[in-house]
Amino acid sequence: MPEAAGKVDLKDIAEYLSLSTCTVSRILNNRMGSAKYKQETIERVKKAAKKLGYQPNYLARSLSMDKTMTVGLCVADIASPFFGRFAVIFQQEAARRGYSAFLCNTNSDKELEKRYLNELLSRRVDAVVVSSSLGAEISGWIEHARDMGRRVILFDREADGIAAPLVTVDNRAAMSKLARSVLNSAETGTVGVITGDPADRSLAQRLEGIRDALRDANIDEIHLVIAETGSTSAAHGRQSFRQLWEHKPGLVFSLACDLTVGAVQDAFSLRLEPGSDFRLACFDDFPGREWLRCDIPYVSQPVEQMAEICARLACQPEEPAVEHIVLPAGEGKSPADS
Amino acid sequence: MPEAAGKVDLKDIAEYLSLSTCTVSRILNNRMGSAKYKQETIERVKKAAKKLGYQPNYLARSLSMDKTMTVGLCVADIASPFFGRFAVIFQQEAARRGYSAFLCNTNSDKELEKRYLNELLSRRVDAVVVSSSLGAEISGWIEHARDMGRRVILFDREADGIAAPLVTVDNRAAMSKLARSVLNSAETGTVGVITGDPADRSLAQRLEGIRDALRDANIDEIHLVIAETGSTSAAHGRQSFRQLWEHKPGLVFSLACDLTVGAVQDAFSLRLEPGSDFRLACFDDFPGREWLRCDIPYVSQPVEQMAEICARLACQPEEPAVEHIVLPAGEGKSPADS
DNA sequence: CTGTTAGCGCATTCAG
DNA sequence: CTGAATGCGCTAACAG
Repeated sequence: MPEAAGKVDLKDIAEYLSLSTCTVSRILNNRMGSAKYKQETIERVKKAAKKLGYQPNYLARSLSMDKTMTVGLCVADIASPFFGRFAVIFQQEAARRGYSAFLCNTNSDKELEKRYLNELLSRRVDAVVVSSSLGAEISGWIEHARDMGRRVILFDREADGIAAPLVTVDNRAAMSKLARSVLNSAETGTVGVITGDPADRSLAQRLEGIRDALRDANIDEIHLVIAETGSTSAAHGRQSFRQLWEHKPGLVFSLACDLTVGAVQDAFSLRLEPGSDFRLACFDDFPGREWLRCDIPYVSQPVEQMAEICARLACQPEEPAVEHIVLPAGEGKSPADS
Repeated sequence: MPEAAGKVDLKDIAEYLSLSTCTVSRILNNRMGSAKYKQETIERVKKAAKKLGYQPNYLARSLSMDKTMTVGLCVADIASPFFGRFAVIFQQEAARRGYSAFLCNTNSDKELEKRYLNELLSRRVDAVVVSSSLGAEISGWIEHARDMGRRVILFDREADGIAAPLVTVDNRAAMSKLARSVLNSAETGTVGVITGDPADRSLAQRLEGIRDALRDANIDEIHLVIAETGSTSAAHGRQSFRQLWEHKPGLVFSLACDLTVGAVQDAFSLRLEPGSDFRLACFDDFPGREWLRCDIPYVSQPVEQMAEICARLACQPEEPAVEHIVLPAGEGKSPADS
């Protein structure tokens, strides 16, 4: 039990033992060159620290070491399934390495993202892991961050010409594969696609994947209807579906989780049901998929793996190599594999 | 654009202008006593700061002010819908007030939670907001935190005899109301309840609410079957439903979101469907509820409001009053109100 | 094996 | 109206 809780610092415990703060610091951090300090001193110090209820002040430590053992996690919306699961694993893996994580929700707002990014630098995080909506615009900031000796890791959203490691899934290949298998299974009529901001390279890649499949199936793109505006929100998914439905598509691709949710919601409100009234295939799993009346084929992302990799890159001392790490996505269809 | 990016501190800009760091500091923080400094100096300083790309070092500032403008958010699982939405609003509201938030996922593990809590103190967060699984056990730590001058706000999970503000919904009343309306609507046969750790006071309150309703409906508790073990995970929900189904309940109450998801999953895998094979009512909304074939009555929590209140209490300078803030929960039934 | 000294970058008394 | 000096708590050269 702490005695003078909350107000004990290194000096206190040093004076208490008639030692120097230096000694205490080194012992408490196991940072003594090589087999120095007698065992007895070590014991005494540790005991005293516990007894006095010493809690190191990470601020002071960070200031003097220029190392905070913190990372910033910047995502569009932590409440979305993908980022939620990502965050859990990421935070866990970071913690395993002694790191704490700041959370920022950008809501895909560019200005807000910039503010958060700089805020994180001011807080001297050692690294920031970001699913950025800035695209190539982020280059300048990355350089800045590197000048400050901070690591930057991008994930989820693709971007070109970026001087930072980038962790994504193989959006195009995965979507193409999914589309191919779906297109093969029957004649389809009009094909609808629900996507978000066309400037989002990840979404663009997914769309390309679909185009690849259409080409291979010798389907004219004239049968392709694309609803692409704004964000990847459920609201936009609803709106897009509504818009798409005017073309009575036999097959609908949704390119992001929230879009899918919105699309299904709107379909239901039109008394339509995926599987019977139209076929649905989508990128990423979505909540409640398991209890739709039919199986919805989807591209399943290796979220946990992404999060682990990002945590590793962010929490290792060395500057991570600038490379695009492309993870293979899986295919999901049958319910309840969670 | 930053010139010597990342390496400019107060002293740099002070020397650059032949001023003292003190002057610069005061101007940049708008902390000049009362109408001091000529307008010109002020302009010069601000201009120079921008030009040199000055980024304040929050660590140093925090160290000297004993105020970090950070808060810790400690929840069981950020990937759950409730905490996810909570976190979004909380982080947003905190940011509005200049605060950054550390995220910790305890996974309802008591030891882990304790570790995180202390870690947060070491990082000198100004406040921590926690949905604690420690129950009354947390008292000691709260005292410790207060000794260190840190604010503590509890939410979501009830606990007695706690010297900190507590923000919850009226678990018992809400659940009782829901149960009453459901029990009235037909004769029910066996009533099943899926809950988690019996030591969780919030869950206990919800269960009490059901008991209240049974009593009012003159239903003997002999018809009540309770599945209560372990956590509130989907896995446990599945297992509990399986177990419950042996009693062929006509009505099932699920007391937490993830439990509900698990229960529905298991029902489906048994080729049972809520609405036709048994009635389901639950605490909290759950993902995909909208496309079940029947409406599921549920208690809807005022998440956003909770988050706002917590953010306000955490980010205000004054020590928040020790009080139990009980928010009324709503009732949901019809789909798509998001 | 242990202690002295000097910062880390900023805010803040006090003097001018 | 402005600056010099001090300290926040800790780490890390450099001595002994």
